[in-house]
Formats: sequence, C-alpha cells, structure tokens
Amino acid sequence: MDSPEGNRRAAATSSPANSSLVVQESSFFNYLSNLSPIKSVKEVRYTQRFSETSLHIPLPVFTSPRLALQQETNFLERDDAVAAGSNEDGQYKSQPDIVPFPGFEKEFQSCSPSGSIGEYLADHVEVECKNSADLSLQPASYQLSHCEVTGDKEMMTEVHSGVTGTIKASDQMQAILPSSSLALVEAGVSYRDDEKFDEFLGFTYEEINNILVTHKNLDLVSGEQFCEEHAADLNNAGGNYEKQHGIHQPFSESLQIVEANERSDESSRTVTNGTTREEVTQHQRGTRRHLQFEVAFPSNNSIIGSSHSLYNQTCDNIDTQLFGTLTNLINPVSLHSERGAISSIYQEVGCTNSFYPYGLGSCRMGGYYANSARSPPEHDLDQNSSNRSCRSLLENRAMPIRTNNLVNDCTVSPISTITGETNSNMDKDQPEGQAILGTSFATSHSNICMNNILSDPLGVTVEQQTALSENVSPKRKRQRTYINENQGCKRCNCKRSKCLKLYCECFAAGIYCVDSCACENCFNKPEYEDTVLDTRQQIESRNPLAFAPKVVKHASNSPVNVAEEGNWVTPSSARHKRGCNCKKSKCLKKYCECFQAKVGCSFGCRCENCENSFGTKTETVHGRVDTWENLTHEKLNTAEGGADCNNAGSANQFSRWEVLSDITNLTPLSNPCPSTMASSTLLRGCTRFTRDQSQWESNSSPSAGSLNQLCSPIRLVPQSSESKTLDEISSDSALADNMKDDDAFKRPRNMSTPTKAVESMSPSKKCVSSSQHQSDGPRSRTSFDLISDSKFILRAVPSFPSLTPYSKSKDTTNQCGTDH
DNA sequence: GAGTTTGAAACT
DNA sequence: CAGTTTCAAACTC
Ligand SMILES: [Zn+2]
Ligand SMILES: [Zn+2]
Ligand SMILES: [Zn+2]
Ligand SMILES: [Zn+2]
Ligand SMILES: [Zn+2]
Ligand SMILES: [Zn+2]
Repeated sequence: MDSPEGNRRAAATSSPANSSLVVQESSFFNYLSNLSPIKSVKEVRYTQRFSETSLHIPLPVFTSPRLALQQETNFLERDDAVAAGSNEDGQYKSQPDIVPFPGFEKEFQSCSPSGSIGEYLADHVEVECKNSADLSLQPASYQLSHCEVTGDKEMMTEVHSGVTGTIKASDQMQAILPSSSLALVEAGVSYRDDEKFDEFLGFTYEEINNILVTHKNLDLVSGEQFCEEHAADLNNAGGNYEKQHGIHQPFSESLQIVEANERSDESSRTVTNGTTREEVTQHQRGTRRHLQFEVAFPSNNSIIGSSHSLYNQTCDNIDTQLFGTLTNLINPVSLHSERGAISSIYQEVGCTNSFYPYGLGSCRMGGYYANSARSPPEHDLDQNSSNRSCRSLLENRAMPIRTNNLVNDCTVSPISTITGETNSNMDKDQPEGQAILGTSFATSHSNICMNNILSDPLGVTVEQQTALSENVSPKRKRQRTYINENQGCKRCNCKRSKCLKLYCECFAAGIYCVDSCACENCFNKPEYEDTVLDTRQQIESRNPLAFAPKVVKHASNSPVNVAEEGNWVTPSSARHKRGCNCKKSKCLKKYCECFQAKVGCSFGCRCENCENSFGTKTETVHGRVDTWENLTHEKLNTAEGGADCNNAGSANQFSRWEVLSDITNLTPLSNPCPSTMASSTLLRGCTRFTRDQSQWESNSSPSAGSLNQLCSPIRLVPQSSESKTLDEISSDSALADNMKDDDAFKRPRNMSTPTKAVESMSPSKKCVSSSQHQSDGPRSRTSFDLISDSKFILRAVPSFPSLTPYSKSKDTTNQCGTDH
C-alpha cells in the first residue's frame, strides 16, 4: 500500500531521467524531426488523432513534447510532429521531463488511436489527460501506429469511430496494432544500430519527406489521415525497399508486418516498413510514452512496467495481443506513469510504488493503472468516458505490484495476468457485449476504485474496502464468456476463493475484479491492494510463472503461419506456457487451456487423444520453438541497439519488451496473447526503477517477462548470477524448456516470434538474466538469451542509476534475487 | 438458470 | 513429485 501512493505521487512529479530513446539517435529520426513540418513531437500527438476523433480529452496528459525534449528522439518528435500537426493537445506535454521512450510513443499512439481499442483509447485519453497516460493510451498508440503502418484505412476509420464508440474497433485494432507497433519498435530498435537501418532510412527517407512535405500542415487529425493516406505509400516504400532487398512485406497486413518484423530480425527486416511505421507509430508511441514517462517520472518509482504483455492467446489472445501491444506500448508509459496500471501488473517495477493497476485509476488518481491494457475499463470509463469500457477496466484493473516485495513481484508478478486480461478485451469475437459491459462497469468500478484509491490508495482498510467492493460487485451474473475474449471485460464468478487465487480469472490475469464480476467475498479490489499483492507474491514465490502469460509465442520458423481464428491468427508457434493436461476433452473445447488460448498443443502438453484444432501435440513438436532464448536474443539484440538510444536503460528494456510484445502480437497475431505480453509488462513494472523512472520504465515496459526482466534487469545488472529464475521459469513452462532445446537462437528472423517468445520468456529471462550463466546447459542457450538480455539491461541500467532504484523500493531484492 | 463436466489450482 | 481435493469455468440441458 503505502508505496503505491507515494510512488504515484512521486511519479507525478516529473523526473528527468530518462531517457531517451534509442531511436532518437538515428540520423533518420533526426532527419524526420527536422523535416517534420509538424514540429517537435510535443505538438503533435498521435493520440490526439484518434482521440480527437473519439477521445475527448485526450492528450493532455501526456505531452509528448517532453519526451522529445529530453531525448533526441527525433523519432518521437517526428511522431509528435505528425501528430502534432494537429497538436490539439499540446497539453500532454505539460510535463517537462519526458522521456522519449518508445513506450511513450506507443502510449501516445494508443491514445489517439485508441480508438482502436476503444477502451484504452477512451480511457487513456481521459486518463492521460488527467495524468497519466496509462495504458489506454498505449493501446491507442498501437492502433495508430498500426493504422499508419498498416495503412489499414478501414481500421483507422473504424478506430476513429470506434474510439468514440468504444471498443469494438479495438479488436481489430488490437490485432493490427500489435504487429505494427512491434514492427515499428523492432524496426526501430534493430535498425537503429543497424547499417541496414540507415540504408532503409535512406531508402524510405525520401518518400517520407515527400509525404511530410506534402502534409506538413497535418494536424492530429490530418496526421491520422495522413497516416492512413500515406500508409499505403509507406507500405509501398517499404515494399519497394523490401523488394530491393528481396523482402516482401506488405505493411497493410498485420501479418505481413509481423513477418516483416521477423525478417527485420534477420536483418533486412522490414526496414522500410518498419521505418515508416515506426515513424508513425513511434511518434504516436513516443507521445504516449512521453506522457507516461512524464507521469512516471514524477511518480518515480512506480512503475515500470507495465508493459505488458501478454498475450494470452486464449480468448484473450487476440485482445490480449492488442492489449499486449498496447500494454507494451503503454507499459513503458504506464510504467512510468503511474500507476500505470501496467506497471502495477508488474508491480515489481512498481514495486517501488506498488501500484495497483487496478484501477486506481491511475489517471485520475494518479493512480495506477497497472496494466495498461486491462484494468481500466471500468474505472476509467466511469469517470471519464464511456468509451473505455473494457479497456479502461483493464487498465484500472491492473493490479499494482508492490514495491515491497520487489523480488517476488518482479519475478512473478502479476503483471502477466494483468496484461492478459487486458488483452482479452480484444477478442474479436464478441467483445462488443463485453466491452459495453466493461465500460459501464468500468465506469462505475473505476469510480469507486478511483475514489478509494485516490482518497487513500491503500489507506482504506481492507475490511472496509471489502465491504465496499462487495457491495459494489456483488454478484453479477456470470458471463464470462465473452469477457475473456474481450479480455478487458473479464468477469469472474468466484464464490470461495475470494478472488485471491488463481482460480479467479481476474486475479490470475492480474486485474482487479470489477463490478461486473459476480464474485463473492471478493478481495481482488484496489482497496485490498496489499492483500492482493501479498497473495500474489506468495503465489509467485511458489510459481514464478504463475502470472506469466499463459501463451508464449514461439518464434516459429514461420512466424506468420497462423491459424486464423476469427480475426486473429495464432501463430503456430504460440504455445501454452505449461501445456495442458486434458484427458477427456481432446483439447477441442475450452476446457483445454491450449485450445482456449487458441494455440496448438505442444510437447509440453500432457493431453491425451489430442485433437486440438490449433495444432496437436505431435504436430507442434517439430516446430521450433522460439523459446525464450531466441526471443531473448533477438530482443536483446534489438534492445541493445535500441537501448543505447534510449539512453535510459529503461528505454532499452522497454523497447525490448515492446518488441517482444509486438512480436508476440504479431506472431500469434492476436492470440498470442496479450496476456503473455502483459505479463512481461507487468514484470517490468516490477522493475520499479522508479527512481529513474525513465530507466525503469523503459525496462519495465518492454519486458515481456516483465517479471523476469524486472528481476533480471535489476538483478542482472548487479549480476545476477544469483537468481535462478530462468531455470525456474524455464522449468515452469514446458515451453521454456522446449525453447531451450530448440535452436531458436539460430534464427535471425523471427523477430516476431522471438519477441513473443521473449514475452513469454521474459519472465524467465529475468530470472535467467540474473542467473543466466548459472543456468545449465539446456538453458545455456537460454542463458544466452538472458545474457543478451542482461546486456540489454546493463546498458539500460547504466544509463540510469539503475538498480538502485529497485532497491529503493522496499526490498530491492527482487524476487529473482531473493527468490533463490 | 440449474446442473454437469472438466481440468487447473491448491493442498496434502 | 504424485495423489487428492478444491475450485470455477465451460458446457449441457
Ligand atoms: Zn474472482
Ligand atoms: Zn473478478
Ligand atoms: Zn472478485
Ligand atoms: Zn488440452
Ligand atoms: Zn495442450
Ligand atoms: Zn492437446
């Protein structure tokens, strides 16, 4: 408890820290920034775009400009510029210290676009405006980016309308966004250092300029349009580039994007695509991040992370992905910001503050939305806009992570859960209903939560709160059905678990229960943050991966291969972290977690007579799993490059996570689950760097395994050998193990996958990083990844005070470290 | 909406 | 780690 508030507040203050982003440095970005008619980021905001459309408030909160200021991130600036064109909200920027984190951008984007995800957007917007950019923003950013990148005009349109309207659009958005965002991020990261990047820049540069010139006057709105309009151009450019390089990747398609990402990993990666998209997205993102950062910094400690993560593939998958992406994006932001719900998830990061995602409404309260993705819906919605619905709930819901138990939190942290939830919203299938519910609930819930939180975040006694909560959410009907898918709107019907066990989907997702939940004696409410966090820690101590996203993406060779489900496709590579144990369902019903997550069974499954329509155990086996290792590597690689840029270590991590998340999103496409992503995000949050929020934030956000990363970063930096997390993690998840085995490392491509993997892995990574070397053979690879991660981390850390921050939170010792 | 089935989570 | 119990979702009717 306490911490959260304090942290939050701290966050509120601005912190300078930060960091900048990696991207910024690139000449390309600079170029863009210069070009940008738009002007510095500050002015522009993606968010606004969307927000404009749908969101009312939008931007205020985050002013991206700050970010731009801080860092060079021209990149961001550009984005801003683009957005700025409109600049409607110059407000965002209010905060001076902005860190140019990728996350930031994302957040921003999400805001604006948010429409995409309706909830997020709405929430974010409002939230952001208020304070923090929160998760919602992130989502939006993704959307924006996606749109832009993707060029999906339709999407855009929908989004816009959706923004106002809410979530529906979000589904699509989510799907799309993730990939795009990832792509961008990745591209940005990978390219920055990469020679190719320059090349790419050069290639696209001109086109971009042309576009920019043409649209110098772009307003936010115009920016949006611009994006839309030019998305094609960009894509084309990218396509050209690709063609030149033999790469194919249509931006338009999310999948393609994903592929591109993957490719980029290899090297060529969709530079073009990536770049353009990146620009856009980054801008957007940057904005958000900035905002968040700003917020975050102020808060300090707070959070980190949020990123998100997760992708749950399950119902949530799609949604999750979106969320995940959003989250990822957001994470950074959220982390910083506050409460970020996201961070909360990862409380670890947040540890510093201990945020509770839930709802606290970070925005409003300053609270924390832990997960960007998730929680907010209700809370946010209530307060601010109706739009948010699910998303907002998610955000609000996100549970904070406690700083106190950094260790525990870090590792396990709830983050994943949160993200997962958030993501869930995305589900295409039927989100609407949920969304609606979510919104309404969210609203009320958020209000309540917010109030509680605000008044005293933790101050309220549990009992009192419980009473409140109970009253509020007395039982409601069950209806989970869609909820999960929608994610944001998940609801539980717990009768005996008090919503403090993994039996509770809300709790498991790292989100708080909402009014719409029909649970009894629910303690999974912001009022009981402490209880929730403690419980979480306990659970995590038992199983560090408990809150990790259930679905891990593997960077399967064919990243893109996806099985489409509804909207989203789940990459073949995606797997359930632990596998299922089905005896009677043949993995053909939702009883099967694999099936529910829309992923095929893998060798990690113990199912009998598996007939999983997404892939049977036998089928899956051959596919390589990206595993954490792979992901890690890739991410790390990218991260490294990017990290530097970020300046703040955080940025790096952040970027990484983003990448991961993005990747995750991509690969799995939607499915993959955001939840997974989320988790990572959460973990990051754990990072708590708070101190230098920037650093942490960045770190936190990205991390897929937020937990892991959190731990790792912190610990890693220190070095980590201590913790075993990786092993644990790996051990935990069959996937991880598998991953280890695989050659994953070898692959260059699969950015996406890797990312995904990363996400999933991230948690482990954390551990790994810390333990890295320790890990043995099988994991050795993992360790490898870890190592890279650690590098990443290290860099990041260096920039900032790093670790210490952690320590700052209560026990610095993170779970990872401590755990052992 | 009640009741059953299912498999994960929790417990021993 | 295995076996059992508990739990709540998924499913059926
Ligand atoms: Zn519950
Ligand atoms: Zn619930
Ligand atoms: Zn509950
Ligand atoms: Zn199964
Ligand atoms: Zn399975
Ligand atoms: Zn199976």
